Amino acid sequence: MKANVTSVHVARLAQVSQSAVSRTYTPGASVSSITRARVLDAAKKLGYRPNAIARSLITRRSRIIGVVMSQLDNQFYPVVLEKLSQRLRRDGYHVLLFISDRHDSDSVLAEILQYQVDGIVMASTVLSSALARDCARAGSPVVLFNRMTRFSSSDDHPASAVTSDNEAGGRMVARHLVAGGHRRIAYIAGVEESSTNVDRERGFREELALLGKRIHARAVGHYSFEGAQIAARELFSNAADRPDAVFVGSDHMAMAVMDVLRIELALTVPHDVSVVGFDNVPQAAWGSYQLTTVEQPVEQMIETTAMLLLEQLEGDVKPHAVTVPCRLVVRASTRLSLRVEEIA
Amino acid sequence: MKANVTSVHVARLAQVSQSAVSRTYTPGASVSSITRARVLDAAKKLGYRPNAIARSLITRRSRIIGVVMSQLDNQFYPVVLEKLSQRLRRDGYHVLLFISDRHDSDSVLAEILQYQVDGIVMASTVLSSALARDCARAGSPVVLFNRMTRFSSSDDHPASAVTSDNEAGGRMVARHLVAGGHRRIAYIAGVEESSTNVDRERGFREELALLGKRIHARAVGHYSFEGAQIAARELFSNAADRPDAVFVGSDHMAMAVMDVLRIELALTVPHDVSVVGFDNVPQAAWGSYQLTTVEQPVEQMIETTAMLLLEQLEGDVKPHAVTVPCRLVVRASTRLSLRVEEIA
DNA sequence: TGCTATTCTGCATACGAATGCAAGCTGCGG
DNA sequence: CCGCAGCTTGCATTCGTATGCAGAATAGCA
Repeated sequence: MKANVTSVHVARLAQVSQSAVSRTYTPGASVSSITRARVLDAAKKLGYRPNAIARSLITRRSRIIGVVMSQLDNQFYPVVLEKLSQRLRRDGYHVLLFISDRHDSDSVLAEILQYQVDGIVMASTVLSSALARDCARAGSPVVLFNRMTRFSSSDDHPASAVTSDNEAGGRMVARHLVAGGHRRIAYIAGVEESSTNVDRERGFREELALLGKRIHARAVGHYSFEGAQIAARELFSNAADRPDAVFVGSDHMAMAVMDVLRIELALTVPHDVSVVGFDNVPQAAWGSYQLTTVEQPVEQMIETTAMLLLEQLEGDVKPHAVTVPCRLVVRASTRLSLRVEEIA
Repeated sequence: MKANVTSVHVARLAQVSQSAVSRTYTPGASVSSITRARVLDAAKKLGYRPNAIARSLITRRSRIIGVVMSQLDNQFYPVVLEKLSQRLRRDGYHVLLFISDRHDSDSVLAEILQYQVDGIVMASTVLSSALARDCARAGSPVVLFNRMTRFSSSDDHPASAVTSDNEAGGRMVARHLVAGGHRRIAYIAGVEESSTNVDRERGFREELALLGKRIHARAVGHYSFEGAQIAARELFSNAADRPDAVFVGSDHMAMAVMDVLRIELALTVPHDVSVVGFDNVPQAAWGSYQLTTVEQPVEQMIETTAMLLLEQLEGDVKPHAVTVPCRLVVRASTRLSLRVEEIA
């Protein structure tokens, strides 16, 4: 095998002290250009690379961010992961990835903390808040992505949070559907207790109320593809009292719903039923769906996440929550005005 | 802030030596049950967690696997990432994620090696082989996932590789399309130089030849959605000489192609054109696409990847390449026999 | 040229846990 | 009651790098 080449080996070859080698790789350290050149030369000859592990041990900073996710099948999250990784890399941080589900979140916590991550991003609507709280208590800054804590009202915020304005998003959908002349408006929820679902549904419900309407039917899809299929069948099984519009808690679910409506139930979107999603994942724009949806500004959310994380790493900034605005993207899955037969 | 609690603190509280604390957390080490109990008790009181960084430094094993990916927008890869992460976790390893593209692969190499990863999985068809070679040379076992080295013929394999039998997959598609009575069969390539594309195309071409056919038209989609759209427009723009079947190098591209065919060109799949993909991503089964495709056995490929990696970590096993069989999944995007008008 | 101010350099130590070694302890057989 | 074997235990050292400190070298200036 190959014995690892260390700063001592480089120092020996370059005829300088180990300190000099270290300083060469420490931006801002005091090294003469001639020493630096000799070190770099020797390092190249030996193929030396500073050992980030050893460095972390003494600097007490690993430059690793733990990222916890749980639903990579929902296209929203891979996109987030990709962009987040690239954004953090710009500041010299790397991503240690933890895939979690509700069952193993405790062990995830234990593992993540052992690795001395400098910070944690929890990007999943379905992870327990307790996990986030424990991490925060353990001393690592935590940023919740697309998720609020349930105890955000308490004075000491244990974690920062970045969300889009889910409630406003729900309101937009309500106005859009009512403006389109829909009468029987249904809602398919994600995970009931999740903050995203709660906020979206509240905004939707309240705005409908302002407009003199209410949710005509409701089912729960748990943010999963299969769950949404079942929910759609449930809502649309009774042909007599079928909704003429449905707001679905995520694009991922909305596409499942559209497939059920069109393939299984032979309904036309948007002629028979209008469908609205949430997230604006790349696929929502695809020709087969052309899904009207509420766009979560991923870039901005990620930039915010990075800022929150970095500022907590640098100074002693208190964690806080940030909400960024979202935007209705109207495509072909919703009709914009009354149907002909309804005008008559 | 909170000063980190170390094994020394625990030792002090438990009235034992630091060694005893360490041994408590080292499976198989010699500690009496009474000592262990006192250590665990003290540890719980203090909220102690072993520092994985410090441990890595002395054991020279980080229990971290570097995973390099580059196309998370292609649904195949998030699925791989999720399963790979969970599989490695079963053996106590974690995933340090690197998102890369062709432009920054060199810096990725440098960074990944600094973290003293125990092994590397390169899961992307578009990453340079040089990167893989350099990692291998640096002493970390490398497993290429869904990708062969270009120099696999040389005697000393620098890296292991796991692929499905892409060539056989291409052959299956050829037989399937010919059996369906297609006359003008087109091919949309992924990244031209990638091993997956080369193998799939070779198998496809050769089997067509055996059946007395040849590729009627060809375009390149670079494994991207937009690239595939362009390729589709190019191949199908001439209505007079339009293909009646197209084999697309990945499902991700195939869905783009189907959208172009149906929405932009008002063609019917499979009546006017049959479409076949490769990978069998979850979306391929969705109602809107029902894509006939070649399934890559992800579970098996990941299991193999993990095995290859772990066996190289344990002993001094030579790297080698493994190919797993794939399987044609016939859905509604291909017609199975001659069209009525052609029978006449 | 001489004296101070500044930059450079090496020494020694620290980070937190793992482990070889030798000493201490226990228990067992004789 | 002694001796030996087998567990436990603590001591001391190690992993590879960063950094405070003090001394060396250099630069700056008159």
